[in-house]
Amino acid sequence: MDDSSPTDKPLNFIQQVIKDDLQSAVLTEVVTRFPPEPNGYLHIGHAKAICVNFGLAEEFDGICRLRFDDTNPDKESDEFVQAIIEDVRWLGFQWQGEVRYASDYFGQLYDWAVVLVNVGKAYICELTPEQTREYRGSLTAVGKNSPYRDRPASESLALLEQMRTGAIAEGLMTLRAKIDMAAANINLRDPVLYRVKRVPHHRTGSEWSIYPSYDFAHGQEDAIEGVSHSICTLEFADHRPLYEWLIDNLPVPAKPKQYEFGRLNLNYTVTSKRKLRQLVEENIVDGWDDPRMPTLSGLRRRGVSSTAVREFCDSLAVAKTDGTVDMAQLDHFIRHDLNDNAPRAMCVLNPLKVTLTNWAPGQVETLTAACHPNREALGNRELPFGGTLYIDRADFSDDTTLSRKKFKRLVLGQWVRLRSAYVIKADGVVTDESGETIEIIASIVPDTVGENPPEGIKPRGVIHWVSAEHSIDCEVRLYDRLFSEADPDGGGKNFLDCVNPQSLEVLQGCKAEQSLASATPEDHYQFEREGYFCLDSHSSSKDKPVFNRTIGLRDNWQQKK
RNA sequence: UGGGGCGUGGCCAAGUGGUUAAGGCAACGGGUUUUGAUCCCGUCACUCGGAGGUUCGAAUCCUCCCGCCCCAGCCA
Repeated sequence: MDDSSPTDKPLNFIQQVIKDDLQSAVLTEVVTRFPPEPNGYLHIGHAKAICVNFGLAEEFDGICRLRFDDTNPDKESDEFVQAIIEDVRWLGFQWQGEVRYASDYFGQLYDWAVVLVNVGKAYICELTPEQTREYRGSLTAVGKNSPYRDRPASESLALLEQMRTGAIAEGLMTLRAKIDMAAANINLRDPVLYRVKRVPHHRTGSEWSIYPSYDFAHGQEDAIEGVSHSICTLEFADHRPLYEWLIDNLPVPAKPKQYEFGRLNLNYTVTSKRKLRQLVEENIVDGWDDPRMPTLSGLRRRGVSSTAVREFCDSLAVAKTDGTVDMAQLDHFIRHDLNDNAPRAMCVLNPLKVTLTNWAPGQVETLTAACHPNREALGNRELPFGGTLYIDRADFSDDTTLSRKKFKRLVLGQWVRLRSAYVIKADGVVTDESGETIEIIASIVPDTVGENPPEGIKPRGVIHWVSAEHSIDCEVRLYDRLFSEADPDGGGKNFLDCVNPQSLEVLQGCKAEQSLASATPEDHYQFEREGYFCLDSHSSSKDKPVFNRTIGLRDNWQQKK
């Protein structure tokens, strides 16, 4: 927390503020909060906010709460609340105390609204929504006062009470702060504090007919909870003066301060709840947790670990610039964690039969393979080896002119190493009527398991395989980026027009090694030479496993021309 | 044309007047390798949006200019 810490990373501007506050004894405890609105699922951008808020609390020995900003029942639901709670847990964060809700404070907020009316700093306005907009003025023109601005407090109070009890229809009245209709900051032009919404709320039911606006709720909630540093994204910077005005004009128990940082943008995807919801509602994806979605539930279903998400977030800057991070940076952390921790296995995506002519019929040899090339602790697995195998179609060629450098796989008449097993030679092929290779006739080189082949036999490379008799059939889903454009909604484009038509490729009849039969959706595997995979949590069944490709292996071998 | 915020290599980003402008991602060379993976080594900004100015000395201070983002919901 101070210079004695081993952290060599420079402090970001918020850490600096906190450090200064602590040193000058402005505060004794750091209290932060993650305040999502339960109107959708959390996405990778929220992960950054979560990591920032929980991270700061942890770093400075403070606390961080989880609080739902549920002030708009039109868009919110318990389904979203539950999904968000699960996502925060999955990321590995534990909030202080019970989950909080803005709706816990509706009573207090209402009392404070009454206070404001009583001191002449709020009034009931009966302008229609259209009139309200007109009266507000524009970016360059000042607004003008509402004709209701100076009505007696007693009158506003009576009306507010009627609004609360449901006697007023939606759109007829609002409670507005009396600030300054000529303010350069539009948020200060008598902002709406309460509006009528005669819809049931997912927590308070039909108890309320009015709901506080974001501005009237957020800062006061922070104050009630003793939040010391209220961290939000850049677009709220314009609201800060209003946040402070309310805190200063209300008998709140604390004076939290708001700080804004740049939200995370990622290329080749969208991080806006509105757009994500559209993808879901228009069935462009398979739901909020479709593996192509940048939602936390989508990433999780795809097989991305929470560690990867956290490390990615920690690699991001907390600053006031709003840039767009390259998806490759997320990919890096996904691979980094999986490479370290995912057990290896083999799965043939596009099977091509291989018949061994010098293998005794019916004979099965059980080979052993390490689950990880450089982590013995992950143990070994058994690999049955029989006379009929499958290798990937892409790993065989009958073009003998291919250079060894260009094609490090099996070529007709030549040798290749089967990973963790024998070296084999392709002696011939069987083709169908159309001339396509449907089977390879091959032979093993004896005594080559874990041993180099005799002089003169030079395998071109190492390929993965599976024993036909012992493999299990499975479906494999290969995912690609959801959008084919780096900036799907830039330059006046409609992001829906940029959806990548090849973002999902489904492979049937894939052959996985036996050990994969016991996979669960929580397990992550590396299918050697292919990438990282996990069992799909929705579509898999005992007799038909479905694997999602989390991400492919890095592929550096650009063909040279 | 009002207000707020921001501009450092392809991307993200340290840097808050003083030797050769951190680091990560990407890219590109090379080494190791029974995964074309991992790992390892190396290369990659005479320059900090632009132009002036202050100073012995500036990405860091001043002036003007240019560009980008956000704000006119009874959304958050």
